[in-house]
Amino acid sequence: MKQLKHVLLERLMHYYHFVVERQDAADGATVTSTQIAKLVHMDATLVRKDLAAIGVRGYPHVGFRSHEVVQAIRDALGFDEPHRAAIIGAGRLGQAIASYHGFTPYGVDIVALFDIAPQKTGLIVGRHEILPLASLARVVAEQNVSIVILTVPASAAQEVADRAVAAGVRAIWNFATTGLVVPDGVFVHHERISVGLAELSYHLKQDAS
Amino acid sequence: MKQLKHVLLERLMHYYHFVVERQDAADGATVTSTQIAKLVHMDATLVRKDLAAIGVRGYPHVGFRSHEVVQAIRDALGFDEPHRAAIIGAGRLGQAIASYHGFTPYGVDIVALFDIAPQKTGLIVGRHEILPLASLARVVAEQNVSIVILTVPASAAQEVADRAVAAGVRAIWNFATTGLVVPDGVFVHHERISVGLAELSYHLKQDAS
DNA sequence: TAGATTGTTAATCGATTAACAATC
DNA sequence: TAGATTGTTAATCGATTAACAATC
Repeated sequence: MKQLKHVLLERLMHYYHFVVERQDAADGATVTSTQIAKLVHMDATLVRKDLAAIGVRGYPHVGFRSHEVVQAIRDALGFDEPHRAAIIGAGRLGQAIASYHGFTPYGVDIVALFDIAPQKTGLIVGRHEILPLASLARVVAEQNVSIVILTVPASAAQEVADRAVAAGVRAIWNFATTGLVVPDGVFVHHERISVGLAELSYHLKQDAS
Repeated sequence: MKQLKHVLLERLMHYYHFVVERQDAADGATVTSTQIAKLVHMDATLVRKDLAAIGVRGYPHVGFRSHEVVQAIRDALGFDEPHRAAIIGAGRLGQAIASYHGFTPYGVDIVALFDIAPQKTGLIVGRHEILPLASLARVVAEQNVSIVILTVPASAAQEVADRAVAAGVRAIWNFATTGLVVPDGVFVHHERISVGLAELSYHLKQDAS
């Protein structure tokens, strides 16, 4: 399958949530492209194109089988191939994420939480004990960690990312407010929280005028 | 000015961070469209088009004055028109946001933190005391709150959003994992954290194959 | 069956890129 | 000045939408 675009991934996730939510228990439950389109405020043709792109076939006069849509999206996005993740930075955000149980349905399992501050070592957060950053390489190797969730201050982000990459991590979820430079083959998803703020600010401004 | 598109806002924020970071103290500091483009991995023409769209003029042979770029983006996005925000839901995520000081440069000031649980009332989080949800309408009115940051469980999100809208809030930053229905004129930005997860998962899958 | 819905081709639309004159 | 850079027009590219035959 050819590389899926960022915007397509975004739309697929949107469809996914909608279909999962309304999926009746019955295996035969169906959903039409029009129903999906209405919720997502798009054209039904685009929904059909997107679903065709990941190999879901619909049934004329009926629509799409909900469980087929759900499974095709899970396959396309790799949710059924489990990955282990470690959080680096046990500040409030790191702790919030460590305590959050919502990643499991997407195949991501948080197995460790690190912080550089010695006084935090050993503290328990949710199901995790805070580990010293010095043990990062060992834990990544032992537990086969492929994702690092970076919740450290911007000033430390690049250095910590370098260590994670050296340890063999292949993807970084970057919550720090700074860009990262990483070698080819390592994927970075930069969570730009300020973009959300910008949207709010902009729309309030529009309202006013 | 015509309505700016979501993707343009996103690109503008990207430029903004880059220019702010490299902005030398000198007021005369300049930056070329090529320099911005290289960082953002785009075509320089698009950068020029985007900047032209918000009214920044460059100087041939020189580039763009950094402070003009920064100010034009701030103006376009409304960062210099301050807004007051309240957080609803003093769980870990709500507390993490309440303790975060990074919103001020974008004109957003967090003035209150609410939770429905009586046993949380009165606790101090950062600079904020947790208030009972019953006082929402009063505080929104008194403090002129225009933004609500929603960090409650999905099951409570719609009901809380309704109360916020009734109280006169005009924008909602939704961190709950469920869609919201709101009247026209109220803007919702849904922070879909799982999209980030999906991207990571998808790219790890690509790597593997 | 008739009507509803898909899948696909063609048409449209908009966004990005290329080309290049204008400028300093 | 010569070379670098912008701003803008035209060309390209890709994504979305419209149209409609095929299907159940």
